[in-house]
Amino acid sequence: MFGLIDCNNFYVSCERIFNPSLNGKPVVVLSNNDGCVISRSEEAKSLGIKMGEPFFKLTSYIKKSGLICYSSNFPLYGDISARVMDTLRRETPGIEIYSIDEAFMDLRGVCEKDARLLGKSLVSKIRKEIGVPISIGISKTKTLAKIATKMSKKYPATMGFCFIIREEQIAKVLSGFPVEDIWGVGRAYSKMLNQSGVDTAADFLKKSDKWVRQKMGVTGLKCWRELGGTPCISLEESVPDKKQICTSRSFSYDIFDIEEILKAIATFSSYSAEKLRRQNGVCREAIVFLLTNPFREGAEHHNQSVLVTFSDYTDNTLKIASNACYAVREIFREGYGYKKCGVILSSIISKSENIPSLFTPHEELFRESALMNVLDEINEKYGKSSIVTAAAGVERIRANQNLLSKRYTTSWDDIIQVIV
DNA sequence: TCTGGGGTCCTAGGACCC
DNA sequence: TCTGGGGTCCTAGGACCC
Repeated sequence: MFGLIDCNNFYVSCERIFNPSLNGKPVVVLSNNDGCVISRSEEAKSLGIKMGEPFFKLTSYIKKSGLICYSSNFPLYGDISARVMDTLRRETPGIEIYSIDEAFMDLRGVCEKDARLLGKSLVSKIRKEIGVPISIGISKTKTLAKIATKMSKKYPATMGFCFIIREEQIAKVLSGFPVEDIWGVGRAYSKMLNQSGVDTAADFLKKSDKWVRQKMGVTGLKCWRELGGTPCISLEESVPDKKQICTSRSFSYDIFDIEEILKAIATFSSYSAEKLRRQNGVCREAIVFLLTNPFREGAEHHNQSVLVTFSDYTDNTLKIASNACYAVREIFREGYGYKKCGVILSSIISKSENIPSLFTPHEELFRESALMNVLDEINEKYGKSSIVTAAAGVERIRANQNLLSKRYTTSWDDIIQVIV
């Protein structure tokens, strides 16, 4: 058996922990730059607000229905997530952290009765101790556990916990479960499936394995088998190292000045390099990209990326940033208003696998790595971006974050305010 | 005026090898 | 005029996830 724990309306729930007056009210959390909706309370969902709805379309809800909007406060959400995951780790045989608000549970060798008890107790424990409402689903495979979780959200009578294990139970649930809601079936496949007369998970299961393989490849086949009760997607308890590391942002306004782009790219290079060092990796390639605003009609667009290859594998912020900035000069075009840019590190291997080039002086490598250690230590101790490259500049890139909640868990000033 | 950020896996096709 | 068979590796693009 596998379990799935999913925090309900996670970002909104985090905001509510420290501001209970938000309970019972329509609340949404917005993406970076207050661009669009990325989390909604139940009340906001009932108003008809969609996931991904742009902020500027919400004004009537704010006026008429008292909708409350928050800028995203990721340090807060990350902190609450860590608390939830710690509790799960303590209380369960094993978990795989799947995303900031979801974790799979390893229930191999656990009997039905114990699984039931565990599910129920976790829902109340996390609610009580951390203040986050969660939903749990347990079934024979990860894909079925996902479906069970959705059922527990759909039916309040389940009290946040849904256990589907017997054949006839599973069959009944699948016959009413829309194919587009299956984990692994996205927009493209649901369109294709609908056109082939497949509307529910049960319809999908009626198709032959050959048909599924041919139309949806091996990933589709795995999904199909999982629905049939055969586990194909295993539980991964340790987090695999990233094969690509990306840092990118949209700007709150169009940027025409290359100097501003260079600052952003230098900053994103540093963030990416920090993430790389955190997993003890080194990379050989970086992709730098620039995009104009795709929503701006009439204007000419320019979207380009460029691949930079380093002479040696590296984790050095300064090398990565200077190469990335050099690349920007290659692709930047005067007269275009850029809306977004980013740096992706790829060809990543672990530092221990790396054999430095014969021609790189050992001493230089040693000094480089000592420098990076100091950089990371200072930023760890005094806060992100306490020390930056000169190329990144001292002013932060302007982002719209006008509706930010306090940093209740990470800033002393804000914590003291709450206490007062 | 205003539309997120960060990833993964699979496949087809081209380049290249003997 | 005629031009094999069996591989590997890499890349771009498409699909998906939260």
